[in-house]
Amino acid sequence: MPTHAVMTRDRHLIHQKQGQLRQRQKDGLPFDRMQSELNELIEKSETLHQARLSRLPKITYDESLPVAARADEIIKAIQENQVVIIAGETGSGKTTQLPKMCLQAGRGIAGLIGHTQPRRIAARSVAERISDELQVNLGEQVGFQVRFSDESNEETLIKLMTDGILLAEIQQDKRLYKYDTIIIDEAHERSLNIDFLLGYLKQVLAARPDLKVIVTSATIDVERFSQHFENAPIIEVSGRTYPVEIRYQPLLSKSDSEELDEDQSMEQGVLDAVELLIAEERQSGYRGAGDILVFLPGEREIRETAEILRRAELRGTEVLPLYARLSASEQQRIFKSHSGRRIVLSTNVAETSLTVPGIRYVIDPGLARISRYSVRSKVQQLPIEKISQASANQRAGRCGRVADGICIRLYDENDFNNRPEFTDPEIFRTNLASVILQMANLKLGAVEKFPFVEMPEKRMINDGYRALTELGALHKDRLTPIGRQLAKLPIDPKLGRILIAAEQHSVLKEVAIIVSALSIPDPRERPQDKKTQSDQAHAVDKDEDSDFAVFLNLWERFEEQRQALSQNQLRQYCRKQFLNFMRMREWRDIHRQIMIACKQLGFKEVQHEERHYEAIHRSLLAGLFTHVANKMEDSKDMLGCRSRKLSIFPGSMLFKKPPQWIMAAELSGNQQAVRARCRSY
DNA sequence: ATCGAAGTA
Repeated sequence: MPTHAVMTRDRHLIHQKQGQLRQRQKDGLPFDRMQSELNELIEKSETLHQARLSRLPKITYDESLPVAARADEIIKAIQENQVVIIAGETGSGKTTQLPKMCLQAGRGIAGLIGHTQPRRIAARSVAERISDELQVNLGEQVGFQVRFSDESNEETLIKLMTDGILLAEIQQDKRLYKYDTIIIDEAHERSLNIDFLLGYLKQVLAARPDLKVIVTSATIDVERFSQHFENAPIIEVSGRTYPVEIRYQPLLSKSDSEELDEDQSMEQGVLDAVELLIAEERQSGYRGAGDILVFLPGEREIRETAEILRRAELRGTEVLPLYARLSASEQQRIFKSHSGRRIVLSTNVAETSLTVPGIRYVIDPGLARISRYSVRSKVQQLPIEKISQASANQRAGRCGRVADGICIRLYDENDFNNRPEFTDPEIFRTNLASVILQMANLKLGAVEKFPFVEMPEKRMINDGYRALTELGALHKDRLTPIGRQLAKLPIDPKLGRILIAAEQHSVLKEVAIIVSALSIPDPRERPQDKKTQSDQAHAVDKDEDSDFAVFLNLWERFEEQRQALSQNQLRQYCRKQFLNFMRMREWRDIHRQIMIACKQLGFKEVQHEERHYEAIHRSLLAGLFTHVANKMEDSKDMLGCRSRKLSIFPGSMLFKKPPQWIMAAELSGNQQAVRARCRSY
C-alpha cells in the first residue's frame, strides 16, 4: 500500500477508501469498482507527486545573508521537530531563505509549503524574490495568493499568501491537508489573524503528525511562542543592521521653563530636531545630506508639520508625506532616487508595512493612533497613545539599515522606561464577534477553551457572544441558520446581516453596493486645501434624505464612466472628481466578491425600475439597529442606544437639519460624534 | 465642524 509517494491531501481520502474497501470485502459485497476508483486515485496522486519532485529547483542561498550560514542547523531542526521558532531581526534574510531550507529538508513535495505574510504586498514581493533566486517563473514552483489574485498552480511547491487566505482555507480543508509545512511569518505582529492561526495550528498539529510548523518572529517575546507550542526549539539568527544612537530630547514644557509661554508643540519639536541634525551633520564634515524619517500619528499632524518645515525654508530639502491613503504612485515617490535631503513624514505605515530606503535619522515623538474597542460604549475608537518600547525600538531600527543612524525621541528616558514593553495584541483591542462566529462555524467549541497564545478578557468574549446573539447569528451560544450564512460572507457580521435582510426584501442588488462601500474607507477625497472644490464635485451624488443612497448614485455615475473611458481617462476622471481611484477599484472588487458569496448562498438579484428606499433602509436597519438615534429637544444632538449622546458627522447631508430619527452606518470618535449616513422616517 | 493601518471564504 502506497503511503510515501502520494500527496498529503489525498492520503486521508485514500486511507478512508481503503477502510471502506476492506469492509466491503469482509461483508462479501462487490468491490471492483471501488478498487479501480481507489487505484486511479492513488495513481493520479503518485503521478502528481512525481511531477512535483521532478520540478524541484536547484537550491542555493544568498550567502551574504546571516541566516544562510545557519542553513544546516535550521534544516536539521525542521527535520527533528514538528514546530520550530525562528527569531531574527529584519535583514537576517529569514523570510526569503527559510522556504528554500524547507525544500531542502524534503518538504514541499507531498504537500505545499504555505508561507503567510501579514500584508498582500509582502506576499507578492517575497514570492517574486524567491522565484528569482530559484530561477523559476512566478506562479509555477513558487506562487502566491492574496485577496482578488491567485498565482499558483498544481505544481506549486512554495505558496506565499496573506494569513487571511490561510484562515479562509480552513473552511474547505479543516486539517490543512494541502500543506506539509506552514510558515507563519512576522508572528510578533500579533494580528487577530495570526493569533487565531497559532491557536488553530496548535490543535491541528495533534491530528497531523506529518505537518511541520515554523513560526518566525522578531526577537521580541519569542519564549511565548515556544511555550505555546510545547517548548518548541528557538533558533536565533542575527540581523544585519548598524548601531543606532538613541537620544532623548523631550519637548519643552511651560512648567519646566520660565521663559516659555506655552508648551512646545510636537510639530515645533520636530523642526528643532531636524535643524539640530542638519547642523550636527554639517559640523561633522559629512558631505552628504542624510534622509530623515519622522513618525507622526496622523494625516493632520503630517500636514501641519510639513507646513512648519516648509516655512523654515531648509535649503536643498524635500518634504514628503507618507500614509496608506496616498495612491500607489504617490507612495512610489519614496522609492525614487533623489538629490539633496529628504524628510519623510509618515504614519505608522513606515513602522512595519513599508520600508523607506536610505534613512539615516529618525525623529520619534512616541505617539500613534491605536484602535481600541470599548465594551462599555460598543465603539471602536482611535485614540492617540504612547507607543510601546518594542514599537519605539522598531522605529529606531528604521535608520540602521544602511549605515549608523541616530534616533531622536521627543520624550525622556524615564518616560520610555515606564512604557509597556509590547503593544497589546490586536485580540485584546478589538470586537471579537467575527472571530467567535468563525469559531462557532468551525465547531471549535467554547472560545474560553481555545488555545490562544493569550486569552482575551472574558468581558470581551461575552460582548462578542452578545453582539452575535443580537444579530440572530447565535441562539444559546449555538449557530443559527442566519449565523451559518453570515459565516460564509467575507465581511463584518453586521454588514452580512444587512445582506441577508436585503435578500428577503428583494433589494440585494442595491444593498450589496452600499454594504461594500461601508466595508472600505470612504472613496471620496477631501483635501485640506480644496475643501469647497471637492465638496462641489461630490454634491452631484447627494440625496436629501439618505447618506446611504449617495453610494448608489456615485456607483451608477462611476459605472457609466468606467464603461466609456480607458483606464487612464478613468484615473483622470477620479482625480477631477476627487475620488480615490484605488478605493473605487477596491469597492468594485469587494462588491464582486460579495455577490459571488451571495450567489453561493442562493441569493437572487432582482431588477427594479426604481429605488425602493424603504426596503433598502429596512435592510440596513437589520444590521444597524444599535446605531439608531432620536433627536433631543432644543438641541442638534441626538440620543442613541444606551442613553448615549451623539452628534451627526459634519460631512453628512443631515448635519444641518437633523431629522427626528437617524440610523448611522458607523459610530466613531472619542466624544462619540456619529458618522451618520442615515435616513429619516 | 472630519479618521490609522493592516486583512478575508
